[in-house]
Amino acid sequence: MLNYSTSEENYIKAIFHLQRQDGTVTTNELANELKTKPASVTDMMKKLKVKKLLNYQPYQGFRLTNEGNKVALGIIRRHRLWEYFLAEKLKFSWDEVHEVAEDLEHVSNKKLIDKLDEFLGFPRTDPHGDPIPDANGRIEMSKKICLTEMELNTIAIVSSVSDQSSEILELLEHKKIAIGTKLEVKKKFDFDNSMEVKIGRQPAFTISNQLAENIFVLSN
Amino acid sequence: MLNYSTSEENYIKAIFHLQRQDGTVTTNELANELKTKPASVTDMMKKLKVKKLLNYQPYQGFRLTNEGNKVALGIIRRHRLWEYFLAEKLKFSWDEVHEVAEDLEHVSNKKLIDKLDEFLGFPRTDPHGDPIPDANGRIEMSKKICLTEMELNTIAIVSSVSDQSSEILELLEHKKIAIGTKLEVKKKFDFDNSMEVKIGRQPAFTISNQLAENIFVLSN
DNA sequence: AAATAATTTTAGACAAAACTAAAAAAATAA
DNA sequence: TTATTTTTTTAGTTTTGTCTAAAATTATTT
Ligand SMILES: [Mn+2]
Ligand SMILES: [Mn+2]
Ligand SMILES: [Mn+2]
Ligand SMILES: [Mn+2]
Repeated sequence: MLNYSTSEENYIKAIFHLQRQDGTVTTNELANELKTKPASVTDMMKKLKVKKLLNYQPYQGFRLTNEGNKVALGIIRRHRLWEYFLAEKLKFSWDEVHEVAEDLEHVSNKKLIDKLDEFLGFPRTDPHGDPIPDANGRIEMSKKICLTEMELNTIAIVSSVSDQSSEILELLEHKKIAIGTKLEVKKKFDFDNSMEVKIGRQPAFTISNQLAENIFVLSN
Repeated sequence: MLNYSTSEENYIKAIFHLQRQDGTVTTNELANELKTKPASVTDMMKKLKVKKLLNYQPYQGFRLTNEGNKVALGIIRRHRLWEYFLAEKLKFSWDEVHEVAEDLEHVSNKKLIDKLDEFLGFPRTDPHGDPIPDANGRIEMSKKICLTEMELNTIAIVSSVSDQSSEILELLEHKKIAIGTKLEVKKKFDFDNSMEVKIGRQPAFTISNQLAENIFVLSN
């Protein structure tokens, strides 16, 4: 596996995440995600195409090639292992780990990452509940759904949270919701799309639609 | 404290180490140390002078300012803490840690480093025996001397090793010499400058001049 | 279908960090 | 004290990654 610059890696990772949602990624989307300008994106897309990491025809949007996806999974593996390390070993809080991991992920020494993985006990998910690819780039693609799509009176486990701000963390901590919490949706209100949920035998409480949209669960 | 590029940091750290030995550092010396060209060094010296990290007049050599020294100690703190982490927690061997720390040292997040320090139990020295600056940039400047300068029949503790190759590591392991080992020089031979040393009550054994020159001890 | 708007690409410029080759200054030898 | 050698700096390029402004293409309205 070749080595890529910090800038190239940031583009590759962003494309990987965006194409999960959209299939093919557009110039403006990516520029917006990376807080850069469309012209810069086009420049980089040409470079990544030459390196065979990207399928790209002018004006047609882009997708990573198989090789590009492999590279992306390597970066995501590093990012999430460092996030786990920061939260678990250095006692960083949930909303602080992403920013630091954004830098650490670019130190790409295979032995370092594999030994870190071992030291951490081969964790399966990062502090936000997202799965960590293994040393071969394999990742558990669990069919997680948004809390808003859950059927009434079924129990599901909170698996991840898409917003990673300190504001959502404050709210989740107050409501005692964390990765792994078992939730049951008791009611949905059409007026504001709020819902009432229960944790175990405790009394039901209300969750706003904004919050529910950022909570993802594993239904079985 | 401002932020500096990876390249700037590598120059700052190299100047710091070279001026420890020489007082003032020359263009060729630094180019040689960083495996770059003299012209590149001159360019960077101008930049560091503008940033007030360096005292530099054309053709006169250079020294770090107080501010420059502070920045250097920050980089060295990061480098040595990561080296300790790699050796102690990830079980890297002695000769592998430097290369990896060379990259990790440039992730400069104060909170990350201070929490890492705490997680590691505030280690005093890195795996090569070199002192780790504290959060305020203070460093223990122990008056260590080279093994070749030790008086006969006095005992001293091995405090650091200047060469960090796997070859010297192999030899030191074979001779059971490590950081902290108590050594007593019994004889010196003028012919080849080799010496006979003892560890505790074990029989004396021979050390070549090349090896002795790379071993530093703390004499009391 | 033509006009208008939005998106994307190109062209040209710039800053950082490196290099080579030539000029300038300092150190050393004759 | 000249002449020669060594060291250092300057001048001019190159590569990477960014930007603005203008042109080209595609999408949306009227
Ligand atoms: Mn990043
Ligand atoms: Mn995460
Ligand atoms: Mn470095
Ligand atoms: Mn060291």
